[in-house]
Amino acid sequence: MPELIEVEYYRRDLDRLVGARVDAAHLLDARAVRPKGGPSALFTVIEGMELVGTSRHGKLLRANFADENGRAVLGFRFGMTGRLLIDGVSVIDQLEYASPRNTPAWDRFELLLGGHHVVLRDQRCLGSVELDPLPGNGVPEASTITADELSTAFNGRRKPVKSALLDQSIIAGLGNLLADEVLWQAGLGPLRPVDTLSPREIAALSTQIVTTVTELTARGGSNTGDSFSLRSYDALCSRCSGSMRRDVVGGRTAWWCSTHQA
DNA sequence: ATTGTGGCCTGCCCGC
DNA sequence: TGCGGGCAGGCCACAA
Repeated sequence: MPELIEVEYYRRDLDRLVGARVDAAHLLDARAVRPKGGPSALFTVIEGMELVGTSRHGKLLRANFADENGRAVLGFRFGMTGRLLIDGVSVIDQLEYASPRNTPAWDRFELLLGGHHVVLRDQRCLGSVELDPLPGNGVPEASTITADELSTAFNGRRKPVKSALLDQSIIAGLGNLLADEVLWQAGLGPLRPVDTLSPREIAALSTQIVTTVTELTARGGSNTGDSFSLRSYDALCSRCSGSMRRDVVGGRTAWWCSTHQA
């Protein structure tokens, strides 16, 4: 479940290679290119270019390349089972919901970069690489979102708050585990329509998003939240002893406390 | 316009 | 022992 936290770990790892030049870029699995069906030869344009920096917006990792003749951006999306390997090593050893097996057969894209080997390894091929992805300007980033930004993002919408938090066109970076953790911490039920949230609740929610992302980044991943162990009918809420409830919201499994989340 | 649904992809685990 | 069904969720195409 790479959510923005895991993607940020990948970005920091790749950032070590800033200054290196691309010897070759190979699409190893045609399904991994985005937009779907795009030509695999596209990636040869970065060959010879230098990695001049990295950045991240939500779950999108951007590798910025340049040479005398121009610039190009290589975008990585990791889906839920995607890893970034550098010289065979991933900064995340065990990915929640991914198979513990780990085989080169799942390598979808590779970059030979200044003598290093950078690979997108993705069991289920839900991730992708994209040349010059859209910047995504205007979508607030979860790790830094303010009350005003969240309020604007929710404006004119009525969908359940969990569904809104998962919607990458509304707020960038949260996945299923982070969204459940944020709502559990904030005491908000996932089914609450966003147009029923008071300004005060929205402000508290924005603060909670930043706090949760910051804290779990320090702890080590999206699966280190206080509510993670409560994703079961056997569990009782560790805050109020309420019973845990499971619903499908926004097409995803929501685990939440039937007592303190309202 | 927004919101909801189903499908894609693969491997694991359960019950029969 | 094998097999089918359910599940995991990020993202997209499509329907309402």
